Amino acid sequence: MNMALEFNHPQEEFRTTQERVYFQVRDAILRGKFLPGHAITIRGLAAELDCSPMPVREALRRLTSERALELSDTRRVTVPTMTPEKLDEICAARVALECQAAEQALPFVQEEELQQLRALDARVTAALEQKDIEQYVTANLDFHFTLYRMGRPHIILSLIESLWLQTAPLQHLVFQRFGVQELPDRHEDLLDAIADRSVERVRRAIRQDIEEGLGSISAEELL
Amino acid sequence: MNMALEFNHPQEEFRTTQERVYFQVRDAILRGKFLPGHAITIRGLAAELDCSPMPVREALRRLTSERALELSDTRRVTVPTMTPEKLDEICAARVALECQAAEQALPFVQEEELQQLRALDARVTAALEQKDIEQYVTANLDFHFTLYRMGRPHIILSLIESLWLQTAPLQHLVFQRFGVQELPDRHEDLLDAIADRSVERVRRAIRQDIEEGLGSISAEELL
DNA sequence: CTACCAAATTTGTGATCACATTTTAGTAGC
DNA sequence: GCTACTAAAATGTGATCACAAATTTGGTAG
Repeated sequence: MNMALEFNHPQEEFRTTQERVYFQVRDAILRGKFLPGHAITIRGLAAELDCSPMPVREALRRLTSERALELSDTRRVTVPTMTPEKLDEICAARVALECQAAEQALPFVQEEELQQLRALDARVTAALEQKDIEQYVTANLDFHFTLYRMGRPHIILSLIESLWLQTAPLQHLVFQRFGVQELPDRHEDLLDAIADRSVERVRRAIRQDIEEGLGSISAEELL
Repeated sequence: MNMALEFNHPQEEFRTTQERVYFQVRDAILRGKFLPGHAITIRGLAAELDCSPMPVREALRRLTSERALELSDTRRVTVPTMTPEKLDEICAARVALECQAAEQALPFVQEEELQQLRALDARVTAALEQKDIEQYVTANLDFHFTLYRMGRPHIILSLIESLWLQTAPLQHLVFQRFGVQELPDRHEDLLDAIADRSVERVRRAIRQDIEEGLGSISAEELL
């Protein structure tokens, strides 16, 4: 687990240690460095991140409140395990919120933004062809959040981020076991719909992207 | 501010002090005991709640992460002020999520549940007639969350709770200044739609309830 | 009476400590 | 070889302390 918390945001500046720890652990979760069910200790993280337990406590509390981590009944912090019910709910919530975020972004997408999105989608497609899991996850995340951010959302975006965090551990587990080659790529549909400025088609494309993506996970395995 | 944190959950048991503080402050926000813009100090709360600053720090961090409180650029914790953009986003997110929650609850609503909802709505109507702000807020909250909880949601419910927390301070401010008599009551439509088992009408009623409720606020005043 | 500045106080952050509870190891018994 | 029990180590929670940064205060100059 030593390498798990290496930081990919080079030279990024944080106002407090707690903030640094928060983003470091968050990043590690998104990149699938933690397995579902794995227990995290405050002192262990503190030693790894070279700080006192105090900032770690607050960072973990924050991640727990976002449901990125879970508090066991013995007060131990763990990486949440997934259930079919939770996955269904996350799927429904993602559809509801990401459709809204995409719709909100639509008026801001000009030719320049559209090209930026096409470039990001090319990275996703390339990663899929090369079966590069790490690259796929990063590129897919960049693609979606770049689109959503164009509508300058604040509240909705943080809700969506919380939902992505919750599926990350399971998603990586499935990818590592079954690879990414069978994943559908609905981004083409989405880009066309955006170019057409069709709210209805955008919503449908997003819904399909999410439901097929999470559906393939729940079909493969649920522990 | 002394009386603000009196606790209405009698004898409720909490596993940790931090948890107690969290719910106490959360409750105070929902009941409108904090004004937008008001600054909160860790030591002040700790003294009021008779504990060390430590549990307060974690509780405030948690509430900040839920956007119920805000971190100023000087690291001070404040009650968030509302902007038209934020209100629009909250409104859109609430429509998206609460429609989903209501739809998810629909299959669970039998005759017994429907009567329970009617009883809760009667309390809302009574509070409106008596212009009892405190009662109205509590009853309205009970009505909505009782409905949503019938679908046994976990993730979606906590997202909705976060959104309600964010509008609570402004809502109370407006109520105290303008009263609650002019508020629309769309619960009748909603109850009829539920009884008819019409997903489409349920969604429409919820959307109207939210948009009219928050719309009346933004129309009245936004500081 | 107002604007400004420096001293004094207050505040948030991070570290360390104490303690009760939980987890882990090791051993004895079957 | 496996389970039940106990002792040791590790863990989360809450309290206290130190310190730098921010806020408030008090007094002075205009």
